[in-house]
Amino acid sequence: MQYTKSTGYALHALIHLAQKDSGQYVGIKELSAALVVSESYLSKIMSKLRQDGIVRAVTGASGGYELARSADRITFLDVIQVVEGRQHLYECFHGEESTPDAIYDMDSEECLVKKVMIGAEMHLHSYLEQHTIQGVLDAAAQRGSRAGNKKA
Amino acid sequence: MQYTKSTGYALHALIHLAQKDSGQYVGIKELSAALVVSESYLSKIMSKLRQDGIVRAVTGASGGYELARSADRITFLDVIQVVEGRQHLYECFHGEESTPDAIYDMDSEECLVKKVMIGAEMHLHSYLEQHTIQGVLDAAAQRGSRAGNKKA
DNA sequence: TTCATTATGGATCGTTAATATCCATAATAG
DNA sequence: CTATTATGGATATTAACGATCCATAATGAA
Repeated sequence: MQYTKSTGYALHALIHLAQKDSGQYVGIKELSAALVVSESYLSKIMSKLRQDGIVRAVTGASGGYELARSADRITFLDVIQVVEGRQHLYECFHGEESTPDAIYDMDSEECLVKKVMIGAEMHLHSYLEQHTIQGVLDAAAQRGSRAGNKKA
Repeated sequence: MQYTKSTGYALHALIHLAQKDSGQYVGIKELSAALVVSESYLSKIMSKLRQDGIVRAVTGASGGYELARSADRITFLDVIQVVEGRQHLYECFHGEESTPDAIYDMDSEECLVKKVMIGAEMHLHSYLEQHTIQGVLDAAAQRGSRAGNKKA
């Protein structure tokens, strides 16, 4: 039970983009160099982020990526759900979905173990929803301003 | 990012055991029949639970498993950590710890992303710690006594 | 237009984790 | 002694993850 590397790459790529001005496109070359990951692999992840409307992409010379909305409106949950998929923490009958969205209906005659797990999921999501890309930048700025111990 | 089937089996097996009296051993045959899973597979999971002191096992004729402590002191977190392992939700440097390159260390974002994830993990664990096997039994009893609105 | 640049999507491949089974062994009640 | 029952090792199968390559389309610039 661990988030994949892809989620880490996605978060860091977005943090990188968030440090640029709007309209300033960043190519996959710069991103992959910054994150120390291959262009081909990272481009798959960026493509997912684009399909989900988290970044915009422009092909062709001097093209690249930029955030599709401000960094304070991109939450950890947004990113995680795009990259990891929107599976539930626990499924009673692994492999098949019974109801589309009635999964959060606590009154249905569902497995009691699942009820506990749905609660866990909601707690987790609630936390991840409250943390944004901008939040990380703010924390970094705070850290940077503290007693000039910049370089490690 | 989903708990494995094994976790589901473990939780249901413990719920089954919790419904028996102390000193009443339950064999793998009964358990696997109740959960609709093979004996050989479930026995691996039970063995883990035993190694971690969650159940006791007695070999030989009329042997089997029983809870090693009361059901209200076996939390979801206990079970999950035994079956899933105690990995973190997120690792900065998945697997390896090298990459002294870390050029993108400009703001030490790596640790900041992890900091958010550690917070998420703590929230999740806090919730899972507060839910026990006994809690599920209690919920089941309540549901059973609500004679009437069984089906929505 | 032509060319270099850049993202996209399909196909593929190796590695690892999860799922699952079988068997030999050890322990124990009767 | 024998039937029963858990244990641990070995192994096979499947699915997910991590990663790469290539053909294609879109775009800015010469």
